[in-house]
Amino acid sequence: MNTNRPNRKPRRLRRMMRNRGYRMTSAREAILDVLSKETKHLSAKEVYSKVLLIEPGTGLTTVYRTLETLSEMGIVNKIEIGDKTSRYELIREGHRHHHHIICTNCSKVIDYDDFMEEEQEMFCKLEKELEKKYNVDIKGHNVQFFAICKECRK
Amino acid sequence: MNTNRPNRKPRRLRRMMRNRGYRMTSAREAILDVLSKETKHLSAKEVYSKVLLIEPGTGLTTVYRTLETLSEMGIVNKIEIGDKTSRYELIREGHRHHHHIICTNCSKVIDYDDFMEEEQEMFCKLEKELEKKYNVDIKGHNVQFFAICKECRK
DNA sequence: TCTTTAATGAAAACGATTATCATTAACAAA
DNA sequence: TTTGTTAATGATAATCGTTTTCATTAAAGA
Repeated sequence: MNTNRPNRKPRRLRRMMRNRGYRMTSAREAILDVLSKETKHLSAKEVYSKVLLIEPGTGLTTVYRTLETLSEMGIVNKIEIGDKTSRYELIREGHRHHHHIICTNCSKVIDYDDFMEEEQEMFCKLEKELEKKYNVDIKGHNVQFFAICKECRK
Repeated sequence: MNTNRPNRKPRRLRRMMRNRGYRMTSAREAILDVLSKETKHLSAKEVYSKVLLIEPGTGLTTVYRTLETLSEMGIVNKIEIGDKTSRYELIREGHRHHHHIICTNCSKVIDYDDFMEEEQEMFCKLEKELEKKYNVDIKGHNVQFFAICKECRK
């Protein structure tokens, strides 16, 4: 284990939910715990099966609903990698803007935030030009690289 | 109508299929006709309903299968815009590498191939660096801008 | 024309997600 | 602490895009 606070509960997140008028339930607590211990991007089903270990009896429906809520709250990042299954990752403190490398073999997602300055600069310029040329209002972008990951290359 | 050959059948595509050992059926002909007359990115259902006007009795299954085949053959481009519904566009002669602007309101997709030189240069460099750093084998990338389109802004 | 088998279409199956709805449990107020 | 309100839950069914199954049909080479 690499972290110095392995079992620390995500108090900040609970506070955040309460402050915005959401109730803190055991299901939500379990979901936040799962997400805060996880570094990978999980599908709803994957979150669900990990949640069951903490809080048996939790429904898959609740997991979907909670992930959606967390996503709307900006606590969780919901991504699509092209296999019709959404993945979710917790947005952590100090979370930097990043893009994704997706393994087309095992569906693993690697976050990277290297070289973002240059990328951002280019996208910023590009967005302005595209907005002008196509008369659109650009709200965001999505960049993903499709690759074979280290493990799958073996 | 803007083109000088409005009703020209896509002979080139048919030839391509035959040469690769595929049979030319009336369903496939209709699907190719629909795609070659269309400039938008269509969902399977949209292709299907247009195909029915040309070749009634065609099954939705066949449309899915054919689009998949065409996609594998490199005749059609299959894209995901995040709504869990695949869209398909014909890859035309002189078809340039391009990226997409997606209207988050009406799901319309705009192709753009402006500024691709600069983009490509950056991605090329970036891919090399990411491959080295993350020990992956990058096969391709996906860039999409989320926006509100001209019509939806009104 | 005949024969082979790829391609088809109807129907069922599938997998992710969402809607329905009666029940439960947060939590603010007393 | 108890209580009342209602947000949240979970079982179930529904939905939607897509795929599988399988008996039938029709390309196209012989």
